[in-house]
Order: sequence, then structure tokens, then C-alpha cells
Amino acid sequence: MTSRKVVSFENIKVACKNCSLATLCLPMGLTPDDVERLDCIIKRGRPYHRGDHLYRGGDKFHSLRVITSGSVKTYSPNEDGGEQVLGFHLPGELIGLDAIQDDCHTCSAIALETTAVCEIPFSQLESLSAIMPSLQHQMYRLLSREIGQDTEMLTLLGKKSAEERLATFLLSFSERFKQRGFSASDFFLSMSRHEIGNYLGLAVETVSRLFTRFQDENLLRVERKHVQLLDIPRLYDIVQGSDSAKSSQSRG
Amino acid sequence: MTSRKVVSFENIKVACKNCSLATLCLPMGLTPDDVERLDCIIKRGRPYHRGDHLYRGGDKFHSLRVITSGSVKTYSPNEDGGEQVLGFHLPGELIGLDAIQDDCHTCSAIALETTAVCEIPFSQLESLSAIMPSLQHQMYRLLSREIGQDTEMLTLLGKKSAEERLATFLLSFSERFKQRGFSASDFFLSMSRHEIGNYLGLAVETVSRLFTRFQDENLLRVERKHVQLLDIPRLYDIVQGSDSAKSSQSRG
DNA sequence: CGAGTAGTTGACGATTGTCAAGATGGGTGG
DNA sequence: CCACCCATCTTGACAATCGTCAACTACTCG
Repeated sequence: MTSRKVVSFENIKVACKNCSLATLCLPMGLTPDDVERLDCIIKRGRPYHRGDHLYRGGDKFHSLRVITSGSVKTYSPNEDGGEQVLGFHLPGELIGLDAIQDDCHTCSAIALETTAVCEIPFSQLESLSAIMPSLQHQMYRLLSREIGQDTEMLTLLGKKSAEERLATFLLSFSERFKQRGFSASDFFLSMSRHEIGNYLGLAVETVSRLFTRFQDENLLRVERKHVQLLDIPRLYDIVQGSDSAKSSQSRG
Repeated sequence: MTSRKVVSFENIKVACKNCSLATLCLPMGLTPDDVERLDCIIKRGRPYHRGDHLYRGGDKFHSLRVITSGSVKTYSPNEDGGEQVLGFHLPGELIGLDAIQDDCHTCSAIALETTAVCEIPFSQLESLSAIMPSLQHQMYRLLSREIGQDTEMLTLLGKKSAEERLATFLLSFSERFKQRGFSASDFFLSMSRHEIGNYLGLAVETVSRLFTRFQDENLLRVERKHVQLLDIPRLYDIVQGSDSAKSSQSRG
């Protein structure tokens, strides 16, 4: 009963126009009027707890989802029982785009911590986008952006060393936290080492060793999930892949 | 002058409704009436020759493109001069979707052989899709499919061995050639070993050795670009990653 | 407080990349 | 038509990165 109260409270109070994520999220670039219309179709349910699935591979597709707080892991189960982690998603990020294709989720999404989401029923979004050119354009852009991000990831997995992969990973979180008004150099990672390794195509042990090594080299301080980046420029050097990282160290 | 004749001939003669690729391409699932309307905005230019760029990273984005004959490689130049091959595209496949995001191509596309394409001006496609729900839906589906394909590729690069990667690569072409009415077991690859290796995240030498090994194991016959798949089921076993490939061999 | 999971560290080995040399083939010009 | 050249491909030897196995530690949660 308490929870029912909370839900209805949220339904009244929370709206895109008041949401701090509006500049990162679907409403990005829409006029206030258009945002209002979009808002009408959005559903806000109760939060998920750590380990809850938002959806599973094979589920019928109804809604896209935007994380509003917390974080989510998407992954696709692969034939031999294992899984491939496809992404970690922070507030403002849209998930479920892969399911449009044949009206069925191809991957699963699970909350890494207590997580709230907005659900956007896709059929309604589609109808709305047909009469709102700005929304249609925004949808095309978001889908295209997703493709662009995936191709960056392909380069990461195809060409980069373990070191470059982890540095890229950390800087990605750094930038995304910064965008969201949090510290770019001091944050908590909500996923396990195992999940990081899986995502980056590395063994857990490699990830662990790299964290230790980065710490030894004063690039960062790490204690479990708490990460403090101490030398962001040098991490960027590492991402570039050239041997410039070492020379940059001696610079300082 | 000969080419001008050919072009005008094509402009009159070639149309989606007559095109054998219609079931693979944008018109897939549209009514004949809708196909007609789509056809009006499509431009068909003269063919590209091997090595010609369809577009380059940084070019302003105007049009999506569908390959109608030949084949195309897409790649993104990465900082240190190298490149990441993002895909090889056959007739009926749509490229340029990554450029919608900020009206600018993020990767380059180059013809691997003599190649013809349909150009679809995106702004017109967007307008048309706003008044043609079926086309809008088709666009969402195609964008979503692209995302799905990219995530499969992420699994390939993140989790699979060299052997599994090459087998997956070969079967992908086998299936796609089959879909297009060609032989699933006897075909020419239009790209070099180097490009295959780059795409699969492997060194050229590894690709070469694997071709030799697959041939030694009677999985295929290969001579330069000409590939004949001799044991497709066993190639599928290899893709699965389990050790079943070996046992499957002793079965036969 | 105890048990189980997650993380760390070390030793070792396998897969794959790198370097180098040689083979093959297609295309061009004499 | 032949010879030559250059790019592509193949093959071998070796090295390095990273994965696997195993033991141990440190949290977390009931």
C-alpha cells in the first residue's frame, strides 16, 4: 500500500519537462509543446531492484525504456550457456532498440542496482512520431547513434589491447558521469569485474591485474567498485594505443 | 557517351517494382502503391569501379545507399592511420545508417568491384516516412536490424576463437549468397585476406593459415578468392564453439 | 559467525601476432 | 607471347599477450 502511494505520487510529479535528464534523453531538441505530447504516452512504474530483469531475450517487445536512475546491464545469452555483455546503461540512456526488428527482445536487461525507468510504448511512440517530425527525426538520430556506438565497440574489440580496452571503458564512464553532473574522476562502478571482463572480451583475472597495474602506475586508485581516476590525460594517451602513454608519464 | 546512354537506359528501366532485390531491400513488405512512391525519390547513378569511394568519413550526409550489384566495404579510419573494417555489403543491403546521427558520415565506403547502387536522399525519405506509416516502420526495423547485427559481431569479436570467427564469416556469406539466388557453397569473395583479417580482428597470416587448415580438414576448397564449402554442417558445428566439430567429423 | 561469492595474485601454457622469407599470380610492356 | 614486377598470399620460426588453473584473501549476506 505504501508502494501504491509512491507510484501515484511519481505519476503526478515526474514529467519530462521537470526531468534533469531531458537534455540527454528522448526529448532532447524537442519543443516544450512536443515534449508535453511525448510525456503523455510515457509510463513510470515502480523501481527495479538489483538483479531484477527489465526484460529477457525472447520477451514480446512492447516498450522502449529510458533509465532515470540506477544502472542496467544488457546482455545476450549465447548458445553455450555463457553470455555476452552488450552494454552498461546510465540515466538518460535508451534501451530496447534492438527489439524493434521483429517485435521481440533479442537480449536481456537486468538492473545492477535499484533502478527507475520510463517506459515508452513503442506502437504509441511510432504513431506519435508519424505526426511529429521532430520526434521522428530524433528517433532516427538515436537509432543511428546506437549504431555508431556499436561500431566504436567493434574497433575496441577488434583492434585494441587489454590495456586500451580498460582505459576506454573507464573514460567512457568518466565522461558519462560528468555529462550527468557527477564527478568525472571519482565514481562507483555498479558491475562486477566479471561483467567488465565479459563486456571487454577479457578474462576476469586480466581485468583485475590491469586495475592493479593502473594503480601501481598512479593512473588511478581503486578499491572494489570505487574508482578514482588520478591521471585522466594519461588514460587518454593509453586509449590512443601509441606508446605515448609512457613518455607522457615521464613528462610530468 | 556510352555511359550516358547506359545511365539513361537504367533510369527508365530500373525500378523497385521490377527489381529482384525488392524482397531484401527497403521496399520489403510495402504495398505496390507505396513502393511506387518510394521509387520516385530514388536516384540511380552510374556504377562505381573497384576502389572508388561511395563516401568518406567526414562527408556531409545526403543519402542512404542500397547496393544493387557488386559489393562494398565500409570501414572507419582509426586515429593511428589504420582502419577498422566494419562490414562487407552485398546487393540489397543498405548502408549509411550511421550517418543520420549528425548529418555526417562517420565511416567510409569503398567499392570492392564494379558496383551499382541506389541512392535514397534521406531528407526526402524522412518526409515520405512521415506520411507512410509502413515506410516509417520499415525504417525503424532496418535500423534496429543493423543494431542487432552489430551486437552479434560484438559477440564474435569478444568471445570467439579465430577458427570460429572465420567459420562464421564464411557461413554469413554462404547464407547471404543463397538468399540472393546464388550458390551457398561455391562463391567468390571480393575482399582480400587482409580485409578479412581486419574485419575479424585477426592477422592476415592467421586467416591464411585457417584457410589452409580448413582445406586440409576437407571443410572447404579455396583458391585465392574462390571458395567452395564442402561441409557446411561441420562449419556450423565450429561456429557453435563446442568441440563438437571434431566428433562430427568422425561421424561422417 | 560461517559460508559462499567476488576479487586478487602467481605459475604456466596456448592462441595468436610479429617478423621474415618465399611462392603465386595478374597485369603490363617489350 | 614471354618476361618481369608488384601485390597478395602462404608458410615457418619465434615471441608476447592473454587465458586457464589453482590457491588464497576479503567482503557480503544471511
